[in-house]
Amino acid sequence: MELDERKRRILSVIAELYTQTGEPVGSKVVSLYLNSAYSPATIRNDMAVLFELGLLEQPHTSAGRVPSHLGYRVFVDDLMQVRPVNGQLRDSIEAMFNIRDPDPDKLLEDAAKALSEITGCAAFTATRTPDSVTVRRVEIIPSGENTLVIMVMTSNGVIRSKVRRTGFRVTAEVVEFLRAFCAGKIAGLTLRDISLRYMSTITVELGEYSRVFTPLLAAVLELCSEIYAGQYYMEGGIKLLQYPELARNAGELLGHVWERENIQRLIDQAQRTGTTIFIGKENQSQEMQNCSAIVSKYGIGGRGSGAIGLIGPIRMDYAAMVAETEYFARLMGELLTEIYDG
Amino acid sequence: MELDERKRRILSVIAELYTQTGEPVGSKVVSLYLNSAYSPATIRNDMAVLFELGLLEQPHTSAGRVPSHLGYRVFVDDLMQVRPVNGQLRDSIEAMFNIRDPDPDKLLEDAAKALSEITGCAAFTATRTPDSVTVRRVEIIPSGENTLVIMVMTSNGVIRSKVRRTGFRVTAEVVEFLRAFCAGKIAGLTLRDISLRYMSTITVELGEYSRVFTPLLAAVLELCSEIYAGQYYMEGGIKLLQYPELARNAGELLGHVWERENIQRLIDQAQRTGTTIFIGKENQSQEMQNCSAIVSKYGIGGRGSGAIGLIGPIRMDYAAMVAETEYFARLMGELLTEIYDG
DNA sequence: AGTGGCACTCGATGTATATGAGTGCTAAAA
DNA sequence: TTTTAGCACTCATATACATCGAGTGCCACT
Repeated sequence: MELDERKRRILSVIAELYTQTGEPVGSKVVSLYLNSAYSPATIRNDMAVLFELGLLEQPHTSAGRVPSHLGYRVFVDDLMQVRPVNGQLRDSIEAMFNIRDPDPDKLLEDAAKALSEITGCAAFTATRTPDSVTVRRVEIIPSGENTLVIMVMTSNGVIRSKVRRTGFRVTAEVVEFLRAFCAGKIAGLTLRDISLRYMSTITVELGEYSRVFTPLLAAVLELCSEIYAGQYYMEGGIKLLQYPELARNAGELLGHVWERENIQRLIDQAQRTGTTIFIGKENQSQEMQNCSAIVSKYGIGGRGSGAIGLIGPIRMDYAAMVAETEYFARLMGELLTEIYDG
Repeated sequence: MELDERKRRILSVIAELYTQTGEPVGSKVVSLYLNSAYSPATIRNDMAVLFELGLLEQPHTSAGRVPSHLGYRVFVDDLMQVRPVNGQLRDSIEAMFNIRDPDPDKLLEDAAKALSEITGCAAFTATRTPDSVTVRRVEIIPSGENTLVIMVMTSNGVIRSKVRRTGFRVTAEVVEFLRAFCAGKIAGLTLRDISLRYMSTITVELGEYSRVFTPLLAAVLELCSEIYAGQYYMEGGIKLLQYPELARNAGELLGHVWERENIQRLIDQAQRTGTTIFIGKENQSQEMQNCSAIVSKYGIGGRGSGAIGLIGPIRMDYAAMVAETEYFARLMGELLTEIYDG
């Protein structure tokens, strides 16, 4: 970009002021903000150029200027400097979830809540299980006259269980049979392989027992599907209502944002690693044209990957938001790696 | 209430028309709606009386009349006739969740979603575990080098499990020790008794082992707390945004509605059995003054109780909503009883 | 008791005017 | 060549005022 230093500063100032106030920024304010190093007229000339370049927009003739999504893009890529997360913020994050001894079941949910709380935006966390992950073992554990615990352990160290009541009396033989059946037909397969279709085909082989065992195999399928899908949380969606520019179409926006698949698509569009920012119209989805999204990806010790991110108004404090999102991403990567490996 | 038949009909008509259109209702429309059986002037006189009684309100002098929350109360108690759920609706409910073979883990969530979908309101479901429920058994099941499944079974037939990694190698002795410890210190107690405080005191008795076992006992506590708290789902909160009269304070309302404790308070205020309706200002909470809530309670085969309900605009079709909520309540009672007893 | 008639109220709508923030452009200054 | 002062111009916003009409309240009449 062939912008001279002064135009760069002007664009910066407009982006920052507009982010703070939400009001279009006029040449006079910019001049004052630069300690009147240049007169409003000079600023105006530069603003006209920035406008020609499509970096600024004007809501109407007699109003100040506002950064276009392209202007924010330039600001984010070239002009802003990410502000590292300060100690005070670090403390309040630690207060929100216990970093030393995190509860693995709640970690992702708590992280989404905390990020949302800190940024004032909607925040999400998601983990993705690689296609290469296989079922290491299926445990069938009797736990009563007619109840079983079904447990699936995968090659990446994730374990999940479900309790199911059975229609029959649980005997050692039945348990052994089921165990062997799962060991033969399910263990070793990738989670991807274990589809409703596959389960149907192996159920057939059970012959006369298929009817009573079907609910149990369904539970196995559910467990595998849940692990394969990974975890997902979206928190603080209501926070978006406080931004007038989003409150207009709040219903559509929230409806869109609540659906995991929509956010998953967003995550998939982000770069493989690091942080990706989607500004306004850069978003594919119609509903998010007036939003920006920040997505940070992290690895979980080579055993999978996670993403954390937020959705807020285009007019957001990118310098702070990016730093906070990345801080969380690093934290989550470390904590999850420790949980799965340690 | 000393209303004559005509005034009763007029109030009914105003309630119905206002519910449909959202516009204040004038004497002329009411007259036409009653096939001009009475002239607008007559209607006006009656409306003036209803206004004096506080059953009608007028937004401003030159506008029609609107039922006050007291007016809706009279309408709901004395005038409306609940419309039974018709077959078509029944079919679409069955399409939403499989009534014949419901998934116990998802039943409450699905019911809330379905009720929300059908009514266009926010819908919630909750179950309450009676204080008398005790822990029948705590199972500790080894499932790997250093993983355990912890399972709690209660006297009302609820079973829940959690997987926990341990900091030590799982041996038969350790498992036996933990089993005995739980059998002695936890089994037989009511869920209410098993508090963080109680767990702390018994942890002390573990002496040198307390450090390694604490996370496991914490898991037991979590399981008991979760069972004691019962299940809770709130679905379709966004639907409230479509009602202009609610969209004003949407942020506050949604924030309030999403907190289980707020809705639990609402449920606790409802009658022990049957359906309770809270209209507008009848709601205790400030945030819900512009809402109405319908709460239906049902028993779960004597083993507990559940509630299902919805939150929507004051201007709602009570006759239909009450019928639908009660239909769901009956259905849930039957299904849950079957799941726990069958 | 019920109705027609009529004055009255008050929000909604429309028009005209003033205000002022901010721009674009030109000519002068640096 | 760059910067600035000056000034005409634009257009959203605010205010004032007139008009309109839906709907009421009340009185006199049937």
